[in-house]
Amino acid sequence: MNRTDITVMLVDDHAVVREGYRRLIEKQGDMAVVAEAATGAEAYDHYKRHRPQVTVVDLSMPGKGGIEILRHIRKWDERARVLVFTMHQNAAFAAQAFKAGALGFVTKSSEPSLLISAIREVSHGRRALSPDISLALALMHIGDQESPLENLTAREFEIFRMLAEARSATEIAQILNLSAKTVSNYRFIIRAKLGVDSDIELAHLATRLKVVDPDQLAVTPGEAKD
Amino acid sequence: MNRTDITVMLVDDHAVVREGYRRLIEKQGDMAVVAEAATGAEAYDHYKRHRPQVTVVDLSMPGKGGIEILRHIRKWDERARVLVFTMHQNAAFAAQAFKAGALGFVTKSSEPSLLISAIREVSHGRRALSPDISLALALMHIGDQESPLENLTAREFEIFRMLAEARSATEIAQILNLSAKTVSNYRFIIRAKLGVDSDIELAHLATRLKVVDPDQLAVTPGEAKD
DNA sequence: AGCTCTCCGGGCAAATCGCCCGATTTTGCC
DNA sequence: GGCAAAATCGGGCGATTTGCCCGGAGAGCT
Repeated sequence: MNRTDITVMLVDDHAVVREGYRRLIEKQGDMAVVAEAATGAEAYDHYKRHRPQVTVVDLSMPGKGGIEILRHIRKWDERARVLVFTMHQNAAFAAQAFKAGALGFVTKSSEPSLLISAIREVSHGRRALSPDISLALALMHIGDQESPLENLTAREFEIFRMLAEARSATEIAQILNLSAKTVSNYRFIIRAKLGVDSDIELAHLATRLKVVDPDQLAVTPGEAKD
Repeated sequence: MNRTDITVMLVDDHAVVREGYRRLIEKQGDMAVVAEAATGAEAYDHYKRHRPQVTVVDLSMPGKGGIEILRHIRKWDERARVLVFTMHQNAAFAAQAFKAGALGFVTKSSEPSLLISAIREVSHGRRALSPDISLALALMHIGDQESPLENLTAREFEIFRMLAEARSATEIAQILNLSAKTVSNYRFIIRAKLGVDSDIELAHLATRLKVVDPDQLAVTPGEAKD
């Protein structure tokens, strides 16, 4: 590794996926993957140890989502340059990621070269985002009907997503190190902001907004009692 | 109207839709639409007055769903011959409709001629169902993974559907003339049978099983407070 | 400095939940 | 018809959660 290389850390729970990115990135010659992490805790740890110039994080991480990791890292080093790289082709996610301090947002369906150039941009402290998302973001702002998700703060959005994934308030409280009461209160505010007044409506809304995908949710089939 | 005509009642909340069926049916020469109803109460009323040989009812009625209407009518006249005619291309709905006493189940995407022949079958007390559904039903029984909905009783299924539509327990209790407590208890049993333990999971499961469609649900956009 | 917004959680009555139970009716089946 | 099983309905009751209020600490802006 050259000392002028751009140092990168990869955060994604799938080892195979990380391996793919690593190869792609290291093929560039002027970039080096100095750390990989599969969990939020690992990511935080490795970040402190290696201080990569760019951190590439998958949004849909198990446990605390990518946003929480991003937030956590930036709390420790507010100059951290984080590039969110995710399969969510959703503008709302991008908006929230930026609110939480991301510098870049690239979807996994983009050209590999786009990830590379995005990393380069981010390493210089410049913003980067894939065209599909920039389009959607623009439409979201210009468009007549803005998604109600916009009024959610980053924190609220996180909790909204976890709620939509059918995590209990207590569970969320543990993951985020909050009191159960706080999560409850967030839920109240979120419902108010989104204009729903039951968990079920919340779930459906989340589905409509593509914040969660019911088909993707942990299923454990055959659990039914009779 | 010939006295040998098959008498039919149409139950659907859309007048235009009813009108279409009426024309189709009366073109046959040996069938007569003797009543139309747009609500459950109307349907019950008219049934008692006209005693049609065949009652064609849309499953997705506002308020109490088609299944409840079907159940109500058959409680008064258990020999009532009811043909469920709906847009739900879902085998689970068919299974539940049959459990509740339907004689026929035809999807709206079928050929018009199929509705006619189904009415004829049902008027003779024979079962009828559209091929797409019979296939799905067969697959459901043979297939490896049976839908957990099968263990639900008709009543449970109704309530499940209403819950999935984000109706509150109290609301459902009013619609079905039950105590709120009973609905609560049903919810408990439904959750147990479906193997979920939160409203949100229930909502997602309902979406997966196509019992509800999040996009279709009453939206009232712009309700969000800020 | 001043002000707004976010984030976090306590308080507290009221509502709901989770899970038990028993009482009628229906249903299925022989 | 007759009997067992299942379905329908709802009471009870303690444990938990909700709904909505409030206040305080810190970030960020101007």
